[in-house]
Amino acid sequence: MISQKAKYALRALLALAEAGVGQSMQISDIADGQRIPRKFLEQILLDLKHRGLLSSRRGKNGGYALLRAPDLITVGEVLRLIDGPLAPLPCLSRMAYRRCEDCDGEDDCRIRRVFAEAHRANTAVLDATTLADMSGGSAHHRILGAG
Amino acid sequence: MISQKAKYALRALLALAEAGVGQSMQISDIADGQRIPRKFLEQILLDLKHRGLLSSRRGKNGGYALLRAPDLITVGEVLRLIDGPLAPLPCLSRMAYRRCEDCDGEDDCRIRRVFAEAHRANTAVLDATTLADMSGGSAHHRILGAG
DNA sequence: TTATTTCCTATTAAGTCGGTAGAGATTGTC
DNA sequence: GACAATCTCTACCGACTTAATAGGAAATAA
Repeated sequence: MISQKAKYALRALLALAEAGVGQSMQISDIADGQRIPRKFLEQILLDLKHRGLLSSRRGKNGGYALLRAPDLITVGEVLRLIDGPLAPLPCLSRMAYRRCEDCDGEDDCRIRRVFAEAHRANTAVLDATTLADMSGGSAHHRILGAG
Repeated sequence: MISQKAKYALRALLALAEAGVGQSMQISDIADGQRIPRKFLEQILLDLKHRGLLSSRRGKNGGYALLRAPDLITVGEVLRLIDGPLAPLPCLSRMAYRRCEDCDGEDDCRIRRVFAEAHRANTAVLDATTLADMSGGSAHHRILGAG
């Protein structure tokens, strides 16, 4: 299961994407519109800003805006920012690789193989689907053919 | 990430699969051979027994054995037994379906769509790969073509 | 009767999840 | 300059999960 936080992040980013790339929205507007707890959303947006996805302005007429076009932000990227690695095993993660401790016996890599393939299939979808794709209505894609 | 418990379960089941369908192994043998904490493995095997995957005998010469042939036990099944639903969203789960609370706004299903496709790709692999496939060396499959 | 082995329940320490609280910093307006 | 609006930051909270550990009860074989 993806976290509630990641769902909120995607909903908020979709709202910002539909507002337009330069256009800013305030936390409260997004929170109200998407029915997301306001203070919780504050943390999420701040995080997304620190990670380079959003810009912000303080004070009156402040708000957040996308720094990149919606077709350049993938679901996979957002998920990794918020929830951490997508990989089912540390030894398959590109963002948090760790050698498998358990696997020095020969059976270790039998487990790795199946999860490597599942992971590849999973991220092929998530990394190919952008905010623009989600908004647009078709399930995806930048890269893949028809679903 | 899949849980440590699920990794232990898969390793234990692979050990039992290689012992043979009728053949039993004792907790200690599996624990030693796979370097799994013994008392933890007890819980896991007991759980797998209660869920119908294993049979057991107590007392001297006791042990656990597979109730089904290794080519009839999929990775997906084991994962669901140990870790619970594989679905990224409750509204996509076959074993723990719940309507999405957040999704009554129209954007709700934009999120669902992309995760539905990722989930399908993921489980296509996990539900097609059996213990026998894992043992055998090829990544999979009963159903799919070549990897 | 005794040793062996599975069965079952409770407990624990550490971490995660989802959220709340409140004060501080910055900006626009009067 | 005062003031209100808004983002920024840190701390905190209760409930839950994870990965074990502990210890005794029940069953079986010799």
